[in-house]
Amino acid sequence: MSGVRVRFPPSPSGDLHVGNVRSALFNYAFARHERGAFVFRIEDTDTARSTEESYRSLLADLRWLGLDWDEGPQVGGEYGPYRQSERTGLYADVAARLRGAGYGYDCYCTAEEVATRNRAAGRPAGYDGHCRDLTESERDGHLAAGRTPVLRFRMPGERVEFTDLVRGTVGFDAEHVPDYVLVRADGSPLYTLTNPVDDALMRITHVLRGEDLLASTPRQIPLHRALRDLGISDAPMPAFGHLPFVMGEGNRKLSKRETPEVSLNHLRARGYLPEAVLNYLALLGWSMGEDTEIFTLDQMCRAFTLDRVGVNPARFDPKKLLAVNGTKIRALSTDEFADRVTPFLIGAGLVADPPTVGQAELLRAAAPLVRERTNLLTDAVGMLGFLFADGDAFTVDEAAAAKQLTGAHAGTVKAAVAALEPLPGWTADNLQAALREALVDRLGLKPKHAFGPVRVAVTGRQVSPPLFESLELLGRDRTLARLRDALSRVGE
RNA sequence: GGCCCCGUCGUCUAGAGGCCCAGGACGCCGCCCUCUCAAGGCGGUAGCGCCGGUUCGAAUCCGGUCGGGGCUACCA
Repeated sequence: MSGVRVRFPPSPSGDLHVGNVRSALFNYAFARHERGAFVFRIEDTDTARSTEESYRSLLADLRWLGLDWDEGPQVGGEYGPYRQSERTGLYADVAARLRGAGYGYDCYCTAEEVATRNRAAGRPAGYDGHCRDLTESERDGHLAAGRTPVLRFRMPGERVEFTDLVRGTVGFDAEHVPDYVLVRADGSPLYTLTNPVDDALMRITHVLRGEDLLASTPRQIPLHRALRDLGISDAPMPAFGHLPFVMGEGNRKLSKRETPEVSLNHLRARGYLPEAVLNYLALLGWSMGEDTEIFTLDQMCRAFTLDRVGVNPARFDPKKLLAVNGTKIRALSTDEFADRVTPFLIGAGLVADPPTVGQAELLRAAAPLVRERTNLLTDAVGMLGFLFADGDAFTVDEAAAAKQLTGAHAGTVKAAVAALEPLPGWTADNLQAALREALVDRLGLKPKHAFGPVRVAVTGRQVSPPLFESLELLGRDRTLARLRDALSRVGE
């Protein structure tokens, strides 16, 4: 293992969206490429927003994606605990030392007071340093008034420059980075404190995160220095790299309302493959070069370097994700495909949990036929339903019947029954020959019109796997039974 | 408003001064295949935001401009 250490530090509020996943993926790929460590940390200092439920789904999501972490919840590590809510004592200690050394100071101002002063002075927003050097009597006055202070970081008053791993040199002048709050008035630590402290304590070497945090970097660098100065950390300053945004449609923020596909839960439920989600997301802000767009996680890790990370924001495109998903599904082996579809069939109540031996065999036999026409695993459920739904569970779609099973189709269905009843070998080839002969040659129907009614009668839908193979899989008895049922429907 | 980041087909991108009258992918359109739907094959549509400069030569370098985004919380 090299010395590279990166982290993915989500806060457990709401479910993971594609933007988070993309950040996790890049960190993961970088760690693997560098043979470093991928640290998973939970930033749940905002108790009002953090929930246990979303903490658990965070773990499940990362597991589902296959982004295994080297350190973090459930696996431990030498820098734990990895849940910030379990590190509060540590933050209190760091805060006290920062205050003691003058790197932090108590601030009694309310947001309104600061805003009022800035407005009066014609200054832009941001803290004005009012409490930086309070006299003892001023402090006593605030205390007497019942105010409790926040802990504010004392910025060093000099320009901060750093070399961003993806953007190059970025600099901020001191007057644009005001002193900021580290600890709330109630004593609880803020992200502004816990994030840099943990990066230092966990010896993170590369901070790869969203572009929205670019502006907070000049605040974190002096804090890192203070931590080192006080001997709280002896870790080198991490390198920072800011990944381009993943935007929603119309260049607006990602919105689950507008585009449900941005939610990982939704993607999983709809039948997207984790490897497809990852592959697609890799394309947002990174490219393998040449013209390769489809690759495995492993291939990505081998090829992943920061110099190929782009700088401009990317729009999330559900259509392309779907196309990648289809490509990945078609690349699955028959058995893998069957395995992936099974949970959806169980969920739909079409097969037992676990499937019976017969169901499993039928599924495997049908898999190659269905896999070819599936872009979403949930599509497959619709196409496979007729094979597993027996008796009353099998229904004919009314809209399909209205088009293909009316009185006008009586002759077609009747001829089909007559042709299939005496058929000796129930194979796709024989079935095709018999139906063509009876419907196309004898009745003079166009193939399209000849087979449509049969398809609807037997599969219940207008869209199905290839007809003759479907009939073979369904078997003689069930096929004929359904055709006879259709007979009564068309009025025979 | 201030500060910061960004600007190649509708979208994601390749492109690191001549290999580019810009390549790939998704989408879209057409054709082929065809029992439905897909898949597949073939073809097509469409882009270097704009203006200056540097250079023999710029998508590539520089400046400006316009446009988009982020930050400006006792959220993360």
